[in-house]
Parts: sequence; structure tokens; C-alpha cells
Amino acid sequence: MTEPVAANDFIRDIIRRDNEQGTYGGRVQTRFPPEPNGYLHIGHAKAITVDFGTAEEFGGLCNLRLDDTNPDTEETEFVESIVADIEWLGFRPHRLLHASDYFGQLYEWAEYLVQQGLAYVDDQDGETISAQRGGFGKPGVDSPFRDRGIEENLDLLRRMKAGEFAEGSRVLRAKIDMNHENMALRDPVMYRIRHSHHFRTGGDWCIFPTYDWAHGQSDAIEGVTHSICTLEFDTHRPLYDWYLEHLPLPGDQPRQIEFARLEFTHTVTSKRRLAKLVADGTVDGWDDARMPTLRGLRRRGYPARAIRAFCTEIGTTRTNSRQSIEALEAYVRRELNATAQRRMAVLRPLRLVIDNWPTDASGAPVVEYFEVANNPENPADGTRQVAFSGELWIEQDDFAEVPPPKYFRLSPGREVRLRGAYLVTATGVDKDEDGTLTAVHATYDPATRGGDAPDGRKVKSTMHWVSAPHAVDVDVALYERLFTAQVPGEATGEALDDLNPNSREIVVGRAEAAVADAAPGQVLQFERLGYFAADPDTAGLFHRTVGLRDEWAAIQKRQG
RNA sequence: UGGGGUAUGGGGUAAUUGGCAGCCCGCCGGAUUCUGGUUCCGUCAGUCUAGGUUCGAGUCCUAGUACCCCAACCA
Repeated sequence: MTEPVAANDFIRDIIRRDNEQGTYGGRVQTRFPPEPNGYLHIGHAKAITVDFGTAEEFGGLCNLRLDDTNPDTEETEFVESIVADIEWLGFRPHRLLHASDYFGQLYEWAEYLVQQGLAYVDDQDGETISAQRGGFGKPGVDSPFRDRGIEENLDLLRRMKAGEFAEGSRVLRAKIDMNHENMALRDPVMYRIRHSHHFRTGGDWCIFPTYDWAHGQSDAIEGVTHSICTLEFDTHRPLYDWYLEHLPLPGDQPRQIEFARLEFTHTVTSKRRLAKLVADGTVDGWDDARMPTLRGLRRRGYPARAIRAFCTEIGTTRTNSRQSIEALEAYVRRELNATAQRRMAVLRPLRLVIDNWPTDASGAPVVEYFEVANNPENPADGTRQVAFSGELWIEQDDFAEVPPPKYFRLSPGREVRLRGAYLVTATGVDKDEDGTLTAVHATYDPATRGGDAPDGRKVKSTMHWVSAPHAVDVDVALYERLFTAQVPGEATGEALDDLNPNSREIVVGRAEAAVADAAPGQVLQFERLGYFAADPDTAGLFHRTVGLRDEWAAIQKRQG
């Protein structure tokens, strides 16, 4: 797999222009600012790649800043998972910071704005304030407290901070314009009272800054030059700028740049919906292999490198779009094809008996060992020995008593290759009293040891197999993508409603002995089937990462 | 209802800023292949609509249309 090449994008153009004009003295600094109230998902991977990748590309810095301004939703547990997931993705933050590091500075600036006559304490409740804000096309109404004196405001603000007032009884608001056409500028709330325990500041603070009051200032304090965020903050940019323009900043004023978030078909990334799946037991947890969280994808066997490559190659735009999950899978396959070791396993076993297989002096079937390449794409991965005997497991799909057109695999009278072993020809079948197929009989050609016929004759199919006496059982979890929803739609909720609790099917497969040696988390290619990740916690359990591109399925489809 | 944002093949994304509409995924066809995988070659197919400016428009102008975001003391 070649190194990912970042697509051209508008963010890069903006930064280049800033550099040419010397706006930030050629300095580039970004930040990734998640709220620690949940686990990172595939959508965050895009933001992480953009934030860290952009800084890296311009020789700048990128900090991880936990945006912990809401004590009611945030926990240390989430901080730890976020840090670990970013590292797994392959990025290293320059520094690990928290918005709560700046609570003191933010408060000083709040007093400054009060003194400038640009902020005031409002004694009204949330409902009243919301009603006064007006609506789209409808002007707002000034709060009766809007014009109270600076000294009174200062006194009230200090008493808010000191904890004299009940939650929700008062807020600090910026004094901007209650008739502004942009609702975000209609005297936004800067501080609210919360007598909650904050996971970092504990009980030190009972007033907490809102996102808007904290974000731009945190950027400025850290020296961020380009504050990259998603499109929904577009209408907040004037407010972001307003705060910064009215404050005595220590350095340059950062620039907010918005881009379209990454969304996928066949999945949901809404934290609320994901949390519901965890809460009601539909999935085993945030790291369930069906979850679109980074932890879920990792368990599922998605390589971090493939996710990164995908995120950088699709580029950044301001166009809302939804990527097909197949596009991501294509990157996963490309990466895994180059890196995953091959093994043979049978998911739906059918017994294949080689009737002319020899026995040794004691009457026991002979056992032969074949040397097989671990990965033909990468000879450096070496070879392994695979046991072969007269009783094998093959895939049920690989035998057809009455072969349909264009069916290349085993059927009565037809010769195929057992990969790495022998050419065999089907001679007959066993059935039980119900007429159900129980075994296929075949003969092998001893002259084709290793899989090549000395007379040069060709076969149309090479099949995988497992020697029955040497097979190990493996539990294989099969998934229909991340979710079974056929119609994507986070907005409509269809994806969630269509989520089928049976979208995970566990089958007991038979595999060659070497499969039992898979390292936790290692992804193997089960030859002709697809990629399977060894569960990190449960030995003998594999998750299907993605299947191989399957021409046979396409042919079947065309035949109806 | 006001403001902001965005429209390029089936899905994404470029176009030196007015100069041959390119690339990736996908589909289809072919070659290679001890994986119906991989790899290689080829085909298909696009500028939201209607006008206008221009030798020349994806790009500029006018008017429409569609979709997304904003009326939390969430982020």
C-alpha cells in the first residue's frame, strides 16, 4: 500500500495564504478538542486526521484539548479512552490540555468584559431568556437586566462565582445585539451556575463557561493559529471572533475554519443512539465489533493505517456528504491484502472423503504435510506446514451436485485443486435418510502432489480445505457490515430502528492448527473467505473484518 | 419565517482562478493468477435549472430550485 496522499483542499489553501502574508509569522498550530463525554468514533477519525495531519504537513503543532466545560456529562474514563484511541490511530498530541486549565483566565476576562460594559448578569430563568431571544426573522427582546450598572454586574458576577446563588437563577451574558440576524449574537450566555462536581476542578468552580465563551479563548491562550471545526459551528464564527476582538489577547487572534464532518451509510454515529445500543444491551459495549467507535473498529480488525489513509484521501470540503461504507472497506481490504497472513478455515463444513487415500502399515491413514506461503503478497512472511489427510472439511458452497452455469468448483466428475495439496475429482456423495448431503467422495491424483499436474492439465478452481483429524474449532462472528440498515439515515432514525440484534451470527468453523496461534488482535485472511480479526480477549473467537471481493456472489446475483 | 452554508458521472473529489472536465471508489469487459482474492489493461458515465456576458463559462452576472446548519444556561 502506498503512502496516503492528501487531497488538495481549501484548508491548506487558507493556511498557505496566511503563511504567504505572514499572518501568524509562518506558525501553524491546530488542536483536536473533543468533549470527554463519550468514546471516539469513525467520524472523529476524520477530524483527528485533519487536525493532526494539517499541523504535521506544515511543520506545526497540534494539541489534544479536552473541552471539559460541562461538569454534568464529562468523566475521566472518557479522557483516558480518547487519549488511547488517538494514539492507536497513530497520532501523538504535542500536549494534553484541558479547557478547565483556563477557568481562571476566562473568569478574569469575563470581569474585563463587564468592566467594558460588554457583559451583564441576567437574573431571569432559561425559559424566559430563550423566549426573549426571538426567532428566525423575529427580533429579540432586551432583558430588563441588560442595562444595569457595571458595579452591580461585577458584584453579582463575583457572588455567582462565590456560590451565593442557586443553579439556573442567574447567568452572565455578552451584551451584543438582541436584534442580530444571527441568533448566536443575541446576547449569548457566557457563564451558568452548576453546583456539580467537575472531574478535574472538583468543587473549585460553580460557574462554568459555555462552549462559545471558552473555545476561542482557549485557542488564543494555547497559541492556536487555525482552529478547525465542523460545519455546524459556521454560524458561531462571528461570535468566536467577537469575543477575541474585545479581549486583550496575549498573542495573535486564531482563525476558525469549518469543514464537513464525515458520515457513513449503514451506520450511525450519534452519541445518543450509540449510547442507547449499549444501554439496552443490543451490543456488548462501546467496543463491540459492530460499533462504529474506534474501539469497535479496532476489535473488528480495521487497521488504523487504512482509516487514516481513507480520511486523508477523501479530502476536506464544505459539502455535506455521506461516504459509502464500501469505500472505507476498500481501504481496509487494500491494507489487509498486503499485511494479513493467509490461513485455511472452513466456515460451513462439508465432509470430503478421499477414497483412494493410502493407509500406513498399521492401517491408519497416512498424514502428509505441505509447505504453504503465509502471504503470497509478502514472501518475507515465510511459510508454514499444513497437515493433509484422507478426510477433509471443505466449504458447503464449494460443492454442487448439480452445478449451475459458470460454477467452477467441485461437482460430480469434475477435478479441482485443493490448494497446495492435490488435484481431486468428485466421485459420489453420501446422503442421510432425509436426502441431506452428508459427505462427498473423491479420488486424488498422487502425481499432482503440491498441486501441479505433470501433464500440464489445468483445473478451473482452487479450493481451500482443512484436514479433519487436525482441525481446530474456531468461533467466527459474521456481520452484515456495521449495521444491517439498508437505508442509511441518522436523521430519520431508520438506521437505528433497522438495527437487527441478529446482525451478528456466530458459526463454529474448522481451521488449520496454526489459526489457534493467532496473536490477540491479529488479522488473518481465511483464504477465499475474507479477513478475520482474532478477538483480543477471547481466544478462538474471530470477527469478520470484511469479506473478499466476491465475484461468485455477483454471478449468483446476476443469475437471480 | 430571517441568517449562514453547499450543489461536478452510481458514490466521493479535482480543474493552474475564464482555456482540452482529471482522479479515487463502483459497475461492466478482457489479460494474468495454485485464493472467483491480488495485479494489469480497457469501457461506461458528470458540471442543479433557466437566462445572460464572452472567441471561449464548472468558473463571472441575474433569477430560480434542492439539501444542510442556527432560535440549550449542550458541544
